[in-house]
Amino acid sequence: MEEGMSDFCFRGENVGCNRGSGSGTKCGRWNPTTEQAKVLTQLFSSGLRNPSIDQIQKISNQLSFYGKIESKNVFYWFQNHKARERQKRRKVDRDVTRSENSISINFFTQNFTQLYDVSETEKVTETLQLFPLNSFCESESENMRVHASDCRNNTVFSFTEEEQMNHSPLDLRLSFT
Amino acid sequence: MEEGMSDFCFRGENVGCNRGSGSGTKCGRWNPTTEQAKVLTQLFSSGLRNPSIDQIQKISNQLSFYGKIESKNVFYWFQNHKARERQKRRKVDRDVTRSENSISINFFTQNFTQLYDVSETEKVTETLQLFPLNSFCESESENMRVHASDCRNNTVFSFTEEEQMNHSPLDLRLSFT
DNA sequence: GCAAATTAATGATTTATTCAAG
DNA sequence: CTTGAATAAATCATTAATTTGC
Repeated sequence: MEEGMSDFCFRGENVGCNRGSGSGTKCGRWNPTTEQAKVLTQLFSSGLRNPSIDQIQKISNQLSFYGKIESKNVFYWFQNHKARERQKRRKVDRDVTRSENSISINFFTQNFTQLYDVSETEKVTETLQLFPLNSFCESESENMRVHASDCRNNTVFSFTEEEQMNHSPLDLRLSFT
Repeated sequence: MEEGMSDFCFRGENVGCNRGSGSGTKCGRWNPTTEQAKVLTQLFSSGLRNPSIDQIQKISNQLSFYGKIESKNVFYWFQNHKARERQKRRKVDRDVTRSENSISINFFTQNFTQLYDVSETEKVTETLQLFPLNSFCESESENMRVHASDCRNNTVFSFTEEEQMNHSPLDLRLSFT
C-alpha cells in the first residue's frame, strides 16, 4: 500500500504539485531546498560519505522539516555528490596535467602578477585561430579536438589597418593536445 | 604579520591605459574593450571554462591588439564569468524549484534497501552533528550576513503538534558507535 | 543637457572547500 | 592525519549606468 504518499507540503504554504491543471509542473524528482542542500553539504564537509541507513533516516527526518524529502533522496544525494566531487577532481587533474608546461598555477591568484609578469611579454609564435566553436567543452575533454578546417573561415578578428601586424587567429588546439 | 599587503597593482607598468582615446585616462583596473569582451564571451560560449596557463597567455596576447590587457585579466575574467553564470543559473533553478515542489513518489523503498545494503559497509568514525546551531551562527561573526533565516531563530524548529517528528538537533554520534 | 548622487556590474582578493598524495 | 594542488565561493572595491535636481 502506498501509505508513504504523505502529501507532505511545505509547512503552511501548500504549494501543490500535480494538482489540478497539472500540465507543466514536474513532480518526478526531488530537488533539495536551499536549507536542505546546505545541511547535506555540511554533513558531507564534515566527512560523511556513506551514511548508514540509520543516519539516512535521521537526516531525512530532520530535513523533511525544510521541505519534502525521502530517505532515498538522501541516499542518492550522497552517492551523487561523492561521485561528482571525484569526477570533478579527476577532470581538473586531467586539465592540469594537460597544461602543466612551465609554470605551476600554485598560488595562482596571490602570485599571479609575479608568475605572469615575466611571461606577459613573451610572444606567441604559433599560428593561432580564435573561436574554435564547440571545441572547448570541458565535460568531454577526452574527445576534444578542433577541426581546423572547419573554423578556417570563421575568423572574427578584424583589425584596422594600423593594428594588423602579426595578429593571427588564435588556435587553442595546442593547449589541448 | 599577514605577509605584507599583496603588491598586486601592475608593478608600475600601468602607464598605458586600454582606452585608446586620450592618454591620461586613469586605469585603476582593467576594463575590457568591446572587442575583448566579445572574444572572451565567445570563448566562454564555446565551452572554455578553466583556461590553462598556455591558453590564458595566448588569449591575452591576442586580445592585446584590442587594448591593454594582461594574463591575469583573462584569468580573472573567466573566474568571474564562470562564477556569475553559475550564480545566475542557480538563482533561476531555485526559483523554479520553489514553484514546482514535487510530491512523493514511492517506488523507491524497496530499491533503496537493496541498493543500500551493498554500500552499507563503510563506516564513518568521526563525530558528526547535524544542525550545529551554535557553530553555524556564532562562528565567524564578522562575516555573518543576513543568514538569520537559516539558523539561530528557534522558531524555525517549532512545528505543529500533529507532526511529531523529532526535529531537535540531530547528533549522528549515536550512529557511529 | 549635465554633473552629483545613487545603483548595478564586474574586476580583483581573500577564504574555504575538495580529493588524494605522502 | 597532514598537506599540496586547484579551484569555487564569498567578498571587497572600482568602474559604468542610471537617476535626479537643477
